[in-house]
Amino acid sequence: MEHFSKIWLFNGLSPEHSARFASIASEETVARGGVIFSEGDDGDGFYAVISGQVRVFKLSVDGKEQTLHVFGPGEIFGEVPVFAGGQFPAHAAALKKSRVFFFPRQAFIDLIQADPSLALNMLAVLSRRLRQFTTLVESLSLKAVPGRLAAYLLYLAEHGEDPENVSLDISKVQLASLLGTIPETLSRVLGKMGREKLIHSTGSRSIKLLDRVGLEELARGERK
Amino acid sequence: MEHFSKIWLFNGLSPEHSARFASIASEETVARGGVIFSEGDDGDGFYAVISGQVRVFKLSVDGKEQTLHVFGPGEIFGEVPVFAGGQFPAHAAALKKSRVFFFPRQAFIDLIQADPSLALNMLAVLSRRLRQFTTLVESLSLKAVPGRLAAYLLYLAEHGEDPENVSLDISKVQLASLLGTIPETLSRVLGKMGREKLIHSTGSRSIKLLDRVGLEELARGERK
DNA sequence: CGTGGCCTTGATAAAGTTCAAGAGCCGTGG
DNA sequence: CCACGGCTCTTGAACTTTATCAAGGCCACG
Repeated sequence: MEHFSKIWLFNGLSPEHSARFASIASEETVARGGVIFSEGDDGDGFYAVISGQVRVFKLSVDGKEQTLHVFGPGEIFGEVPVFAGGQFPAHAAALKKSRVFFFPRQAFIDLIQADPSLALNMLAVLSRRLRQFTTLVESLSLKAVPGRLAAYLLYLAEHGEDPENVSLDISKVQLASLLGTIPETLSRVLGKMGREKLIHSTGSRSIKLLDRVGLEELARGERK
Repeated sequence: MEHFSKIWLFNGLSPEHSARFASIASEETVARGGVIFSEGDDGDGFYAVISGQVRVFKLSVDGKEQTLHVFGPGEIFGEVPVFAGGQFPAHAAALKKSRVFFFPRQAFIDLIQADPSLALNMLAVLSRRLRQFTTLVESLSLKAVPGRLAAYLLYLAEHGEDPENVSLDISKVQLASLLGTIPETLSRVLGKMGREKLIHSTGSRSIKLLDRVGLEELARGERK
């Protein structure tokens, strides 16, 4: 129940509704690498991360993956079929051992009709996700890999604790998949950025930003 | 008012609400090429296309464009800031002379609280759009240009009148921008697909699909 | 009848993927 | 406690796809 209050979606929900709703949720534990759902599965509810990390991604025939999102505690995922019907448009799997809530579709829809603030919360969640997608598309289509990486590092700097020292919360393999490239290319780009004194690697998952201006130019494509 | 009923979002809305709402909308006419909003503009409402075509797109510093959507009559756009706050995440401009409705934010939010079915409609719209974005990202990241084009042609065949003979509703320049490439490349790919007897061009904006199986293989990346 | 947008074709160049190989790291089980 | 296997990360070389630059033809519309 204290996990419940950390789910942003339920902010401002009346206590009765909250309680009613918590009783409907079921909890699941997923091992590292475990599949939560696959693209094409029928979706009769959505999920929320309690602990751990969940990755949502697309898969191509020849095995390449494009990560769409990495979700941490308090975030929800898999909600598209709840409102649009049909199947999940992507795969979801745990990056590490995780616990998730599952919320069945119909109960959720009933509750939305009883509590408009929940509807507005959900609309806000979906809208933010649309915004994230526009930046993902922009990255993939309009930026070269160094620019994507620079933009991502600056994003982490904005949203992390220390704006100088960024800590990656995912592996380089996963980061490559999120940036729409492969580990080899990412490794080369990181190497080059180090040589150009834009960043400095301090540990396997932490990077110091040495030249913010240079990174911003890269992210905007004003610099090769 | 008869235009109003063609907006899918308002399906099933009670007549009173419908009337109240129609009175709030303001109408605008936009010339071909006219800008409706730009990325970064404050969004205090959203739009619906009455007639014409509106393109929503991202712009890079060096002038490249990636189209996110092309909207036709009855579709809404620009709704992200209504629920997520902040600014429009992309640009919107008319592809041809168009008329659009503008719906102010606060009035719409009020109405959602009065009529949950409107909330559910909007959630469905946003969810469908998320689904479209996942396929766009998949195309851009996991498919080569021929695969993207094949997938798009098959999509048109599914959703158009004649499954054998698809009609492009946008120019090749626009199609290139939607597929994340440039007109030159698109032209070459179309030429190659014609030579391989996958398609046959019948007029400047209509294409006959000669080999559906081959196209599907291309779209899946099983064929170069 | 001319001008601008649209479409096509060719030659060249750049960016990123693929394939191959090897080094470092960690947890598990012998 | 050490060794093994697996996974992550790095580096090199060849190749492929696509963008860029340049030019010409076509069509529609003023």
